[in-house]
Amino acid sequence: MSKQKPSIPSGTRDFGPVEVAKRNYIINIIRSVYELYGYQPLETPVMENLSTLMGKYGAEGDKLLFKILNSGDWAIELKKKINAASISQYNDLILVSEKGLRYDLTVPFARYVVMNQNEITFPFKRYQIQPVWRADRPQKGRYREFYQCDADVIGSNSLLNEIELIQIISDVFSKLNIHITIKLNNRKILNGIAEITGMPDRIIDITIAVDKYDKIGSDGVKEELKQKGFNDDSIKKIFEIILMHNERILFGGLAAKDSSNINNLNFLKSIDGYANSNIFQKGVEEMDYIFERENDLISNNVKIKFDITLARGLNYYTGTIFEVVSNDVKIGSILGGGRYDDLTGIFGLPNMSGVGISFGLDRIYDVLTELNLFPENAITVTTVLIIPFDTECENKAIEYATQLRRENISTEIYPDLQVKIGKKFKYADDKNIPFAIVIGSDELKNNLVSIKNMKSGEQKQLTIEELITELNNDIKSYSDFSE
RNA sequence: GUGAUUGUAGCUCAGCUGGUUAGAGCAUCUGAUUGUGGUUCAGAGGGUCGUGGGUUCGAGCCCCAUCAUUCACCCCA
Repeated sequence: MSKQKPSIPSGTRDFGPVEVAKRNYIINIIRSVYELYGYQPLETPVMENLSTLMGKYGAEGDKLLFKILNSGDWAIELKKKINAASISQYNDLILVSEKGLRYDLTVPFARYVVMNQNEITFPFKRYQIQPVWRADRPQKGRYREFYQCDADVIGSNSLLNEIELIQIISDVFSKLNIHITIKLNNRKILNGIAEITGMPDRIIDITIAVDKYDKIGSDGVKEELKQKGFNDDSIKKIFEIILMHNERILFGGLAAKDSSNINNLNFLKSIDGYANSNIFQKGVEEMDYIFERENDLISNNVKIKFDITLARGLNYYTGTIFEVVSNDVKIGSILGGGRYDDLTGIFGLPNMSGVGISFGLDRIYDVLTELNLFPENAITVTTVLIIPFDTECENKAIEYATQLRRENISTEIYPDLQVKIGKKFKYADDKNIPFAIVIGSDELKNNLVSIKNMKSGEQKQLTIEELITELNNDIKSYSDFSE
């Protein structure tokens, strides 16, 4: 038997003690802000019925679902079908798999709402911080298992929810010290554009192409639309609106006042056909509501920008759409979200409007790492390691450890007496434990402990009471220093 | 699904046009130091060179296949 080299599936990661501590630092900030705004926690199973997941994320999304093989001997049924020559990848998938790993947290949330509609008091504000899975090819900033940190409110049409979500975004990234831009758009505006250019049913193709504006530029977008079968005339119409508008955003900085979000919205109102499209007007009105309040929403590390080329892939969005990018690190979006008017309709609960956002934990982690923004005290470690010399000292060590822990000083005892003293200190060193306490026969006799500061190497003898006082002071200065 | 890239020690990587016994740094272990780590010094262990074929007197190096990795596209957090 050959030794096998252990590995994990590509796109997945182990998180060591330090990484978990750092991830918890981010999660705790997000969770505390969510709770501050009255959102309540929810958790759902990692797997859902495929019938719940399929068809919710577009054709591409279905391909990216991780599917779970059925138990039992599905091969027999499959063989029958194959012999009957009636097998179809889509209709007979259920023979092989009827469960899948969740692809996001929004669809399971919608499923939960429908199943529990009689118990839930609306509007229902929930947050959910759990991993999701996508069978994508991994690459930079893209994993096959990653965490989303969602907050959604469902059962309310009010744009106040959008306002609060923007405040949440602003609060979280302020606490994390990341400089960001919140990009906002509204699907109704995009729908309006499709409508007044005479292609209301091609909205998805238009949005996907337009969404790439930042990446491939106007020529790229034109090329893509052409490949999707749009004629030159329609493309010209789309660009009259999108490009003219967008260039005001991109290049309109000459007169700062002119390129403000409000002014860009006003520009849309002047477009030919605006008066004829209700949905267009509705979209612009909604954006107006938000941008009239933008000054109250954001702190100084946050920019907010109306971006008509923002579309976002998920088809269920119908109103406001959000995306956040880091101003300092190129890693794609670190938050996404939007409003969906009918997410629960497909599960039999119509007319339930909701709006939500999702922080991308893993990418935020990468941004904080790249910018070196994790505070040192985000990583909790043992404060004291007690090193006893023999069985008698060990008993004393247990007693002292109990006292220290009662003082909320994180303490551990090195467990193996026979191990050489040098290795024990090395253990403290490797674990970054700032203080080591030695208890030998001398210390025991005089009722003292020897304490060593691992950073300075300084060592002295104290009573346990003196030690506690000293440690309480030292820990304070130690953590002050690290901030 | 498409296009590239890279697979050599636990990790990061050298390894010349194909030539004898495949190297370094870091990490690990032992000792100098049996009540003192982080520094220093001396030493040790650790490899069927991703896998399977082929070419050759001879392959880590060349060819084919295969698997895995990373990056980009599609799409997306």
